[in-house]
Amino acid sequence: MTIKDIAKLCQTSVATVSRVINNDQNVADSTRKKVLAVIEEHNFVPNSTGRNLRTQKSDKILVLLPTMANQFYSRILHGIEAKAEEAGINILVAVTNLEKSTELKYLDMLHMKQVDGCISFFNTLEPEKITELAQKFPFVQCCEPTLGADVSSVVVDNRQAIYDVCTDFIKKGHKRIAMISGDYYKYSEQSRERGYREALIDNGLKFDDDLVVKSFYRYKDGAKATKTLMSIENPPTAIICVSDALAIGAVKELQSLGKQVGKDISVIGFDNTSITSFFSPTLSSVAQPRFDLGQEAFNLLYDKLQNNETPNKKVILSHTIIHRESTM
Amino acid sequence: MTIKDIAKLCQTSVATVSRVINNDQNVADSTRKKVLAVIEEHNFVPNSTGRNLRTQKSDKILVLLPTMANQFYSRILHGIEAKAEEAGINILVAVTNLEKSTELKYLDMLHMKQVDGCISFFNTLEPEKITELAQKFPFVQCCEPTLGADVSSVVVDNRQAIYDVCTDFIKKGHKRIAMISGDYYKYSEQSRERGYREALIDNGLKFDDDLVVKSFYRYKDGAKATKTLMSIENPPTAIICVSDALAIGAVKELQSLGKQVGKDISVIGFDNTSITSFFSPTLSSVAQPRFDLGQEAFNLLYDKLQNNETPNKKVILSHTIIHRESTM
DNA sequence: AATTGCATTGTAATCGATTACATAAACTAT
DNA sequence: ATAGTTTATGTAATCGATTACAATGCAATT
Repeated sequence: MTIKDIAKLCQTSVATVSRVINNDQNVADSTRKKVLAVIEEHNFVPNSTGRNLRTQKSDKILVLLPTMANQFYSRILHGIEAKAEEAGINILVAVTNLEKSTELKYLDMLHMKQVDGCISFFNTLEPEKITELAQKFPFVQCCEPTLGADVSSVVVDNRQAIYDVCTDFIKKGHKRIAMISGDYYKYSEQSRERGYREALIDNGLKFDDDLVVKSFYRYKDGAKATKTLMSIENPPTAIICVSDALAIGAVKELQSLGKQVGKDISVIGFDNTSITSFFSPTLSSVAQPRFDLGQEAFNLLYDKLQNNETPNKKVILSHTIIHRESTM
Repeated sequence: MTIKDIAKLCQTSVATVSRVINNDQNVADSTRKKVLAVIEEHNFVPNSTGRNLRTQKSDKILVLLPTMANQFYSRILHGIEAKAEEAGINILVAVTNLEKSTELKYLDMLHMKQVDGCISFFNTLEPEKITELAQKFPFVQCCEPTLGADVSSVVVDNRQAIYDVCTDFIKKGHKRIAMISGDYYKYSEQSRERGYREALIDNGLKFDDDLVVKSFYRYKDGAKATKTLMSIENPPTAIICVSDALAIGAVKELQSLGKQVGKDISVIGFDNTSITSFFSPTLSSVAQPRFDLGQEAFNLLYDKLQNNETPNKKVILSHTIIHRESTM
């Protein structure tokens, strides 16, 4: 069932049918009614491959995620969805699993005009490549911008967040503060580590290599990292984790070492995923305004969709530090 | 940059370029080399909108999820990805948020030939509509088949799983066993409730309406449902939850009521998501073979992609009941 | 009655690929 | 040398839409 068939059934031309579909005003009311009736009757949906080819757009955007195994993205996606809905734009999600080849495969959808733009949550591509991509296509990075790339992005001030967390720990009397970071998300990890280090130094403490562990992002990785941290000569009394999952792993390990988290030792996570209030002890965390991040990312992208010459913007949204039992 | 431009640069016809791209053997080696060189030099990627229009296929499939806020789907997706990769098929994910209009919007991608098939994890559509859809397009339901629809699907035996869980509780001496179920996922909820009810009856216990609460699927919903359950005259000594999130909410609520979970009262979840071993107490759960579910779903779909006349299959994979501290 | 203007509608080109068919060139067999 | 094959390439139709432009019919104006 194509537009041709509909035209035949209506005894009119494809042009007229197309006009009706696209709500062109130059169609007689009587004709419009007839055509709409036939379309309705046959449940006709115009083939968007044909349409895309002709119009060179798809009314779709790609959301590129590093993984689905993280609650974190779900709420951001809602933010994107909310705005995209208003704009009549559909969202397709693809998962890279942190693999460059997969990333490239899906980014090709931009070249192929299968999507009109992309909001990406992680890229392995070099800064120059990202700059180039963003020049050619509407492209926005969310949460994890590529350092040195000229591209629109929206983030929270990761450095400041951890700087504040760490300073707060120091104020509370902690002298040995550890950090469980990662080795995958360059931007966020580096800025958080920098915040950590600067807070130490600004408050007259020494930065100790042994207190920073690089880890993957699962619960068990947090546990393992904590085991390492607690086995050193002068173990930490506070642990800053770059994700809630790591923090949960950390708490679990500490508990099995007989520590009382929140009393003997403090632990804080990042992202404030919903588990934080249901875990025991409840978990302190740095909250990102996830819904807003999504909305803002879409806004940035939408500007580019209207006109890709729109200058790039770097938007920073504010975070909140939420203290719960694990840092009492 | 289109195939035409490449042809011009090579001083050959578009047909020849197309042949090279599609690895047709009827091309002289010298020509092939020349064309490949130009393609390489210009980083040419054939526009797949044009290609799709002509070939009427996309080498893409749609994975339709009800939500991203559930770890559960992530591992299944890996199973799908593993097989799809082998087959050279790309995966696009769309999230319905349980909304029918959104579901329909994305299913239209099948009509529009933007994807060649779909693996769906949730449908609100009526059985007849699903049957019709599955007749027209390669379509597979995973975990949550539509009751009464003629369609390929892969699931675990939800009824049996809960039947076993419940029977086990009874054997351990529990007389008041509650269930926190939901009101969204018809198939799984109904079969699990049936398993629960049948186990009670087969073991000479009475089914008590007050012991079944319908709930949404977040942590806090589990807590709320538990509050209700514990406030009735003769409260339960065991709670079966249809998801791990509900179980976590339940445990949290029980703890705040001063109960020792695993001792005073038993709680079991469903899906065996990774948090189960990191929660305190560790959570018992019914494990589904998630990776295999994904792989099998893809296999079923792939058969249909080859030939959509392939008869529908209903595949049942086996579950495992994992006991941890919460049921000790 | 002729001219003009406007509202509708149709014709055909176009988007970027694939592919059936035609054709030309080169090679083989007699 | 000739007819028949094989190989390589090109021409043009096609997929399903949109849209510039042309054409038509009708009413209003002169």
